[in-house]
Amino acid sequence: MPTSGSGVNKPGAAGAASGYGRAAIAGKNKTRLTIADIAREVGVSPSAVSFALNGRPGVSEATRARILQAAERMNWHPHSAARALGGAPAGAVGLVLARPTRTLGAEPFYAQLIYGMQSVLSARSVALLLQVVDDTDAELAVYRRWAGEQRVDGLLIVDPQTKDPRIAAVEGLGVPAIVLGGHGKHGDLPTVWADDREAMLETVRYLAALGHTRIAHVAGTPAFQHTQRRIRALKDAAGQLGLADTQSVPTDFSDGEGAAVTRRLLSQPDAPTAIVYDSDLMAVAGLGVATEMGVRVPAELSIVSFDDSVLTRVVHPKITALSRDTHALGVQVAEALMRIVEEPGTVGDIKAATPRLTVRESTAKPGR
Amino acid sequence: MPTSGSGVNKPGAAGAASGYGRAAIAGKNKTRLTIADIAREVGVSPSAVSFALNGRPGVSEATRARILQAAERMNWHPHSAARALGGAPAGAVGLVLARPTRTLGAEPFYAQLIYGMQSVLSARSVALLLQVVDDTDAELAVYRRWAGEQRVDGLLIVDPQTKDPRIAAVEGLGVPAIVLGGHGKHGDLPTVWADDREAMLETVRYLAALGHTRIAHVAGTPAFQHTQRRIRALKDAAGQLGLADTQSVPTDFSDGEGAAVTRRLLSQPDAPTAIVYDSDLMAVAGLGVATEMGVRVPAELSIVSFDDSVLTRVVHPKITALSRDTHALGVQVAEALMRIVEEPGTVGDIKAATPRLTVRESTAKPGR
DNA sequence: ACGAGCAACTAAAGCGCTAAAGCAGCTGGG
DNA sequence: CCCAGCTGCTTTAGCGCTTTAGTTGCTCGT
Repeated sequence: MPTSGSGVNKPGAAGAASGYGRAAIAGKNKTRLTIADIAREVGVSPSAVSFALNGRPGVSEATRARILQAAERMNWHPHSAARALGGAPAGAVGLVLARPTRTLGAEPFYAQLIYGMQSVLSARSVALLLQVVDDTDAELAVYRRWAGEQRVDGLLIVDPQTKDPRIAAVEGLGVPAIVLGGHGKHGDLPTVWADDREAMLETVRYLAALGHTRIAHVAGTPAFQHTQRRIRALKDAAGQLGLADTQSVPTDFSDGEGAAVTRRLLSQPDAPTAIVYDSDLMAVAGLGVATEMGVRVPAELSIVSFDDSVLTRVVHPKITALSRDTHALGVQVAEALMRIVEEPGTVGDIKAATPRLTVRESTAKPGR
Repeated sequence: MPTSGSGVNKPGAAGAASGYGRAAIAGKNKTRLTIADIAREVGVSPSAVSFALNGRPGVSEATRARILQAAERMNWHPHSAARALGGAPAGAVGLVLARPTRTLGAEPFYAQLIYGMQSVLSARSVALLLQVVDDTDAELAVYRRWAGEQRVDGLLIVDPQTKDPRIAAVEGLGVPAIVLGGHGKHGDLPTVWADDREAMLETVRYLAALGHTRIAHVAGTPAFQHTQRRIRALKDAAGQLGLADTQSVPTDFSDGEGAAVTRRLLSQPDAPTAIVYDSDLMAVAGLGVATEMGVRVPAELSIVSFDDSVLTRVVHPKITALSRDTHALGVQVAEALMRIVEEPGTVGDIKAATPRLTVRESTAKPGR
C-alpha cells in the first residue's frame, strides 16, 4: 500500500483486494437485483426508476408509485458502491481508537459514546466504521486509507492531545471531522467539549467545604488535553481555597495504575483524605484498594470519580461522581458530525453539558 | 426503503442517498487521484497500473516497480466503491447488537470481543461495521439492508436464541456468517462456541466440594441458548451431587435486576450460601448488595461470576470467576469469519476454550 | 394552426476500477 | 523462413447507479 509500506497492495501479495485471499473474489456469481430488473418489471427505463426511487422529478406520480411498489416487493436495495462511485457519500463515518487493545474494553466511556452515536446514525442509516489500533501512527494510516478509499464521509477524533498531529493530518485529507473534547488548539476542526475545568473546580470546592485539605488527583494521561485542564483546574482551585496539600498523579488510565497509585498515596505519612479519580474504573479500583487496606470509605477517605457509569453504582459504597450523560454526548457528537458532513463550515465549537457532581455514599467529612 | 416501510428511499424524502441531505452530494468537487493519474505519470495504460498494483502478471517487473513507486509517491489508494462495484468484496464485516442502547456499555464483554476481532481485521484492512439497534426486527432489517447494499462480506451473529429467526434470515440472504455461542440449532451457519455446560458443572462441583448445598444462579435472559445451557447444567449437577436446594433466577442481565434478585435471595429464610452470576457486572452488583446488607463475602456468602474482566478484579474482595480470554475469543471469531468469507463451506463448528474457574477471594467454605 | 414550452419519459455517458480480449514485437522449432 | 507461442502492453467492456442530454407527444398562447 502506498501509504506506509505495508498494506493492501503489497507487490508480492498476489492481488488481494481489501485483504481477502484471491479465492474470495470468485465466490458470488448469483447476479444481484438491479435497478434494471425493476425497470423491466415495471416497463420503464432504468433512469425512470432512478428518478422515482430518489424522489426526483421526471416521472409521473402514477409511475413513481408503481416503481416504488415494485422495488419494495422485490426487496431491492441500492448497491452502496455503485452510488458511492457516482460521487454520492459513502454513508459511513469513522472512529479510530488508538490504544493497546487488551487494556481497553473495561472503560464504559467509549462503549456508551458509541451507543449514543448509534441512535443518531442508525436513524439515518449511516454506518459506523470502527477500528482499534495501537498508536497514533497507525491511526493516521487508517485515516489516510479511509480517506483515499472514500470509505467515510466524516471522522470523529477522540482524546485530543496537547500537540496533536492528527488535527493537521485530517485537515489535510479534506475529510470533515469533529474533535471530541478538544478545547484549545484544534485547527479549524470544530469540537464538542465539556467544561472539565468547571467540573473540577466544583468538586474541589465541595470537598473543601466538607473540610478536606489533603486532596489527591489520580489523573489520566497528561498528553490528553482534558487531563491537562483538570490538573490545572485543581492547582488553581487549591490556590483560591488555600489548600496547600494537593497533588495530581498521572497514570495511563488503567485499573492497575489506579490501584497502585492509590496504594502509594494511602501509605504516605500524610495520606490524602480525599481522592479524585479521572475515570470510574480507576475510582472503583481505588475503592478496592482502600477496602483491602482497611481504610474506611467515606469515614477515612472520600472518593470522587470524574466519570460516571454503572460501575460507580454497583459497588458499595456507591461512588460520588461527576456525571455526564455519555449517551447524550454521543448523540450530540453524532449530530455535529452529520451536520458537518452535510454542510461543511456551518458547525462551530459546541459546549456539551458540564459534568455535574452526583453525591453518593463515598464522600463525607474527613474523619478521625 | 423497500425493506420495511421506512428508510433510505422514502418517496417524499427527496432523494437522500444514504441518509444525508441533498446538499451533501454537491460537496466534493476536488477530483480524486485515480489510477489514470498514475498511468499518465508513468506513461502506461490504466490497466497496466491495475495489474501492477494487484500483483497480477501482465507487466514487466521493471514497469511494475515504477508504477508501485509512483503510486506510493502520489499516496494513491484504491477507491473502495469502484473495486466493490467490479465484484470485489466490500472489505468489511458487520456486527449488530440488539439491545436497548442505554443499558449496554457497561458490559465489557462486547467491547473486549470487538477489540479482539480488531486485531485480526485491522491486520487485513477489513473494516468493522457496527450497529446497535433496539430489537431483533431492526436487526434483521439492518442485515437485509447491508446485504442488499453489498456493504459487508460477512456477518457475526451474537447471542443466538432458542428459536432464532435470524439464522434462517441470514442464510436466505446468502451472506457468509458465523454464530457466536450457538450450540444447538443454528442452521448451516458455523458457530464458535464455548462449553458453558462444562464450566457450570465445574463451578458447582467446586462449590459443593467446599460444602455449599444452597446454591443460587442469577441467570441471564432465558431466551439465549447459552443461558439455557447453564440453567440445565446447574439442574443436572444438582441431581448428580444430591443438592436439593438450587435455583436459577432469570434476569435481563442488567445490574439493576442482578442487585434486586440478590437482595431477594439474601432475604429468604434459607438464603443461599453461594451465588453464581451470569455476568461480571451482575456479580459486582451482587457483591455491592451483600456488602450493603452486611452479609460478609466470602464468610457468609460465596460469589462466582460467569464472566471475567477487570471488574471482578477491581472490587474487594476480588471475585472468583469463570474466566475466558474474551480478547482471544474475538480473535478466533474474526478468523473464522475471514475464513468463511474467503472459502465458504470450509468452516465447521469451532469449540473455543472452556471457561476455567479462577478462584479469587469471593469463595470459601460456607460460614457461620 | 403553429411553434414554444412542458411533462414524461429514454438514451447514453461517466464515476474508478478490474478483466477479457486484442495487438504489437520478439523467440524459436520445424 | 514462417508462423505458433510467448511477453508486455493497450483497448474495450462492464460492474450499478446517477445525471445530462435528448426525444417524444402534448397543451397552450397568440
